[in-house]
Amino acid sequence: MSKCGQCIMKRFNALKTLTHEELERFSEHKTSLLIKKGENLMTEGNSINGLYCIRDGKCKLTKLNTNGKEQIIKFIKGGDILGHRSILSDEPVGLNATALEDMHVCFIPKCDILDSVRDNPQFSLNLIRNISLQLSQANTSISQMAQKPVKDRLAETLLNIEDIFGVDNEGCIDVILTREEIANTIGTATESAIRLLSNLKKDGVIDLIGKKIKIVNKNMLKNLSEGY
Amino acid sequence: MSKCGQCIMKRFNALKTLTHEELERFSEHKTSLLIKKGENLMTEGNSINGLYCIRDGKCKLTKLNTNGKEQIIKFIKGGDILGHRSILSDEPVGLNATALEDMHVCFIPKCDILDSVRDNPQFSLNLIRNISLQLSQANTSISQMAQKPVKDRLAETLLNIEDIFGVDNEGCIDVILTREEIANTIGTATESAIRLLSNLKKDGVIDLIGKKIKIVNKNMLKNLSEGY
DNA sequence: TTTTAGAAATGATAAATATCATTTAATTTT
DNA sequence: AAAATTAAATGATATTTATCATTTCTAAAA
Repeated sequence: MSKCGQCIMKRFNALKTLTHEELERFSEHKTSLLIKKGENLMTEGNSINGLYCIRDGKCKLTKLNTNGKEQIIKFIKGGDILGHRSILSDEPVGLNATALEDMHVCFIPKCDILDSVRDNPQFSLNLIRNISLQLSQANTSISQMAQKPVKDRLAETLLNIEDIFGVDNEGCIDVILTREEIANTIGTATESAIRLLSNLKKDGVIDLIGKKIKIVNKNMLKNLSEGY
Repeated sequence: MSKCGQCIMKRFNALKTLTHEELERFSEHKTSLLIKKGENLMTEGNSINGLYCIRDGKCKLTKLNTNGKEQIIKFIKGGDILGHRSILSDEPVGLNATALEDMHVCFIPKCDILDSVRDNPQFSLNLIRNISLQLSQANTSISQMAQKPVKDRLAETLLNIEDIFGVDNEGCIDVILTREEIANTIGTATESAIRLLSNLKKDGVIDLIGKKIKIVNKNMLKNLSEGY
């Protein structure tokens, strides 16, 4: 099994402040997992006893609403970590993590993480920063969900997922989402999302190529996301 | 000036795990403030160099949307703390804190807080838990804003503010909010909020007594908040 | 390749919500 | 107390969004 010290993912997340020794310990205790598309890495309400470090693949973090609908809260990709909130606060996981494509993931046991939290204040602060950043993004989300019309939220979401996943060699946003998943991200009916996507295409703002979406006019999309 | 060690507020927040010595240090360095109704304790985007501990009074945490509308994210009362996210993550404050009534607040300098974070892992963990809890509440909020109709969100909000602020001796929710503030909490137009409140009164679910709201039938309100 | 199932797209319509205008009530100022 | 200001309430209407029905497209299974 490959070593954490050599894993390039450690450059992208809160693990980057770990010492050589800590990474060695992680290497010895970690397990590697393959999560197939559609499978759950974490499930809302369940306990978790370690931290997941995403090597590659993409997943969605969702919450099941009281009305039975799925709300997508956030997207996750290689280099991100999952589960730290739960093990630090010693509470069950709050969201489902469902693979959007096959994922390679490392699992590091809780005790090793907590050891490092105790011994390495910089690591601890990095984790706090990560959670703080999530909180401030969540507050922005609340505000936008509450006050922006669906069209603006769709524009915002398209910019957001291009920002997270980047574009492929044809310039398309490099993630495949169903129309339903897009609708569940912006909080609207699937048909409404479909209609608005069609309108954006008709207006030359985006292009729909197979299952992929290409942002053609980013400026216009930015304006739309702010209500113009 | 009164001492932190004797302040009953320390029982209600993350400060409860501080040692006698730490509380002494806080006492010596803290300053007390009176924030008048309508004044800002913190302002979105500003830096902050300490932690606020609310002794009494109430405030709203808000965010100014790109369209200029105010979104209320959270309500704060005596016993709560503010500013810890910002000083831990070393980032500007993300929200405005505006007093809903006169407040008495203690301000503890950043360096004292960071000293305790380093020396007292339990204190540090308590702060993380506090931020984690806020994150999980924020995620719930996103889901509800995105997927619940305005009526359900109003019901939810009424239950929520009664839960936070309790009731006065007449059984009314013990906070005074304008209709606009209620609308800015649930994310709707002021007129819509007014209409729905009137409907709830007509249906005998709530009572409107002056500026105060009394929940008459909590069960029905709970059902409404879940879409029944 | 044909069949079948699921996803996407579109139209028609209903329901929810926002906006604008006006009135009434409550508060503050003079 | 009267006047002026602000908040609350209500009606009329426009706009947005959801729902249901149907069709078209796509991709998987037989």
